[in-house]
Amino acid sequence: MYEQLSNFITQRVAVSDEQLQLILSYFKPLTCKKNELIGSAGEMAKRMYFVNKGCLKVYFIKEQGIEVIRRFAFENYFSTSLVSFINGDPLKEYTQAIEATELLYISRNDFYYLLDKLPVWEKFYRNYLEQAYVNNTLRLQSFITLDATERYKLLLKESPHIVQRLPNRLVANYLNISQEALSRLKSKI
Amino acid sequence: MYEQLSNFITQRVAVSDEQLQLILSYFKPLTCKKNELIGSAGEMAKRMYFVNKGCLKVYFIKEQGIEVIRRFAFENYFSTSLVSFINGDPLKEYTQAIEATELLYISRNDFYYLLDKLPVWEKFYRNYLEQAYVNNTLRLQSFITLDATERYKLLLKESPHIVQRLPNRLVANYLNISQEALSRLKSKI
DNA sequence: TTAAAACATTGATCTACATCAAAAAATCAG
DNA sequence: CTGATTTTTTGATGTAGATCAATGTTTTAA
Repeated sequence: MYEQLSNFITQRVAVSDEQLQLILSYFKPLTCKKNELIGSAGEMAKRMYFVNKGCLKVYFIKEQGIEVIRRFAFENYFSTSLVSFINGDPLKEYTQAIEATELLYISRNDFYYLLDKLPVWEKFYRNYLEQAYVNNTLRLQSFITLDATERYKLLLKESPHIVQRLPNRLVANYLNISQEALSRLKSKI
Repeated sequence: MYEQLSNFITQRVAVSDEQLQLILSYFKPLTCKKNELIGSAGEMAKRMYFVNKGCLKVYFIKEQGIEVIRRFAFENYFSTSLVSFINGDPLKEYTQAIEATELLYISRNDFYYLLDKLPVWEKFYRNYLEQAYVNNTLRLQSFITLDATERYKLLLKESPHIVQRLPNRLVANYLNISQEALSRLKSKI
């Protein structure tokens, strides 16, 4: 149950057994059905999730209720509505289980408590933030420099599991193109 | 000389006089002429800059040498090629002085040394990363949800100094639209 | 097992903004 | 100050990808 999470942490920071046990003690399991919404709109992000099994999508809502997917979180990913988690603002990014999903979560309070208590956790969070920043930056860059076909090819190369595992509809949304456009460009490759 | 930087730091983290002096001791002044390139291509980002006076632009290069501006850094901003600073990869984001500019810089080595030595500096960096992440996320969101006119209006509202202080050419680039399109949409507002 | 729902494809049309070209205005260097 | 460069504006044309509509296909649930 906690093995994947343990591995994830120990691969990133040098942590003693004692520290690791302390950290893990704050994580609680949570099982979600397919399409279940995780966390409620209007509130701030109160938890950070680790995906043991299954898949989440994090998205925000454009005008007229149109969903825009920001990222997916598969097995062995951490995920939260990070802007809200950082600022304590009400959620503008929603999280939904795409498949039946098994999570471990830590509350925002406990997370921040650990940051103050364990320098190694602060380091772990630093690493998380750095990666999140880099990913965001590359994604922004892909929108600015690449057309739809090039973005699709890049996704296929960098994250083939997204294309293989998820329906076209979600892939198109993530690439910020219409389903129709994705269908057409795939037939031309 | 170090007053603005002192204020910037003390506004963000609770730091003792002693700690502050230690931190400041690692920062060295640097003066740049208008249009001067800061740091050299091919190398990794070796410094983090603080702008005392003037203005920097951070940009990357698209195909055929076309510049794309990622952000500006005015007085009292920290700036570096953050992806390279994080990963130690060769620079893909370049920094150039838009005006005659006075900087203070800390080397990457000293920066990381301070991270390990001073928990308060780790906290300061956490805060910097969080803000960088939030800014990036909002910028990405603006490209996905807004058209050119709406992006311009948002910029005018959130960062009027960018529009007032910089030539149209740079503003258009930052908004990721052509100069012509910016000129046209301005005449329609 | 089958009707219903969700998803994918294909075609026709439309639009925001790019690009190219040239004139007009502003800024700069000698 | 003045010619030269840079920046901005205006016009004409082109295009990637959106949207709408219809049809075909797969998945789901009872």
